[in-house]
Amino acid sequence: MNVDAQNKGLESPATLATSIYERLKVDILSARLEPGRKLQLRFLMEQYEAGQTPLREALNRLTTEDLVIGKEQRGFFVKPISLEELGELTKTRCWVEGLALRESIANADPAWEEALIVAHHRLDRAPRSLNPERFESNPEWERLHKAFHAILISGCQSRPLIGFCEQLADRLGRYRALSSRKAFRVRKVSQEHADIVKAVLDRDSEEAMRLLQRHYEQTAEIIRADLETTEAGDTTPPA
Amino acid sequence: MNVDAQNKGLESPATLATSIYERLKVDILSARLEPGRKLQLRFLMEQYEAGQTPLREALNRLTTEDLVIGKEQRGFFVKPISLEELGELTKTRCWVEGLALRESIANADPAWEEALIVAHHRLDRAPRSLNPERFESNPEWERLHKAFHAILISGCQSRPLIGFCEQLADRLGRYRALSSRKAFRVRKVSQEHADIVKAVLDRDSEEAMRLLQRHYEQTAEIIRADLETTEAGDTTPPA
DNA sequence: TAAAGACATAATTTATAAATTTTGCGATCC
DNA sequence: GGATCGCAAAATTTATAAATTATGTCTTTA
Repeated sequence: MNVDAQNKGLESPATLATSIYERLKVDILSARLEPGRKLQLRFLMEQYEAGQTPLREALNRLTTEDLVIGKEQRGFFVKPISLEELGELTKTRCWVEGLALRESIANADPAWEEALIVAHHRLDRAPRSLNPERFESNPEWERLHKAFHAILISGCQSRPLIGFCEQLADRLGRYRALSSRKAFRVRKVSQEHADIVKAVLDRDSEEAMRLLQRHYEQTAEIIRADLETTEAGDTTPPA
Repeated sequence: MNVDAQNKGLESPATLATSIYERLKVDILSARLEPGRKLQLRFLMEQYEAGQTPLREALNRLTTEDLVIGKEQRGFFVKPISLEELGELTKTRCWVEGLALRESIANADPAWEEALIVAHHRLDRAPRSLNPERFESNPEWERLHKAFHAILISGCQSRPLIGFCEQLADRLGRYRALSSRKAFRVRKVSQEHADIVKAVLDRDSEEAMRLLQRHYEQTAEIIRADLETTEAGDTTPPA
């Protein structure tokens, strides 16, 4: 049921609060905890089998990351989604990752290029969907996809910027997880990744940036369409 | 400016944890709590007159912002400073604020221009130092300075980016607070601000970005020199 | 001198208490 | 008759206090 057994097994000097923080984060980003949902301590206590102090600490950390909204004296809520935020996140990601990619290319060395090629290769081999008929999210592909994009910007030599990009990727990942994306087959994501790698190896910063940004914009477009049809796409409470 | 201000507008029933969070943040950014210092609960409890639960929550929030380092099972520490971090923060700020400024100018409307002029005017009138002989930090000037730079990028239409810039400004502010900057007189900061405003009103994005970035780099250069002479400039613990 | 055990210190978690907000019911006023 | 305001009960969040667990150090012993 829960993951505690694995943690206790090996290499985990982590505190309970940290462990819960990570589990909560995963559950929010995967939308298992729906956007807008109220996070009541009692519910969380039995769900995560913990006291309120570690839970409270985890929630406070997530608040700073804008994944949880803490209304004073009124408890915590999963950050709602909105088309507006989707747009802002996408736009911002295009800007800053474009920046970071340009720097990475400027600082490129063989080790980085090789790491990129390996990451791309692994991603290319992994199946996009667990089920070839209808889409079924493949956690392994998601992991490799995230790693691929992380490596692209890993050479920018700015930890603050890398951290910010990670945060944007996480927050956007929630929208991706939410989208049922029936259109997953029509798009050739794999080709887009290959094109980016090619541009990088050609040291063509401008082209690489352009391709990366279009990659993100197209993803957002699909999610947006999906969200607009299936449901409200806006979980902001009326208050 | 930030969300707290809005809350205070219509009477915020702020929780103790939030209040302590803000006080702790101020004390860390102003370097009243020195970089690298160990933050023991017992000390904080009597210093801030609070229980450990709200303190713990405040510390956990600050951890996510990288102002406090939480070593698992070993307590909390004020984030150490280092010349390396100073460099990374400055570089990153130049990049992202350059970006944000370019967008702000692209979206410029009369209201924004007027707000900028007002902010600049106020900053220009405030004395840089409380004491005309030797430097003595003027909180009012610091506040207006922060507001001026915030307005510059306020039109970029990306709340995530604005938030990130704020964080970078905060973290760099600590280095400024730490620097004794005896050289405050030799530099004509006021002129630099005026030049930036002029470029903005001329709609000269490239020039405005260049000036803003040089503004930050020069500031960093002074701080770096100051830190290298006065003390170690690196509070990273040996462990 | 090195290792092992016990003591002391400090952090983490659970449990209890206090304060605040929400909810439901009833009375009064329009 | 319908609606609004106010008071009281319930639920939930926040804060304090107690207990548990872990870590570091010092002493003792081999």
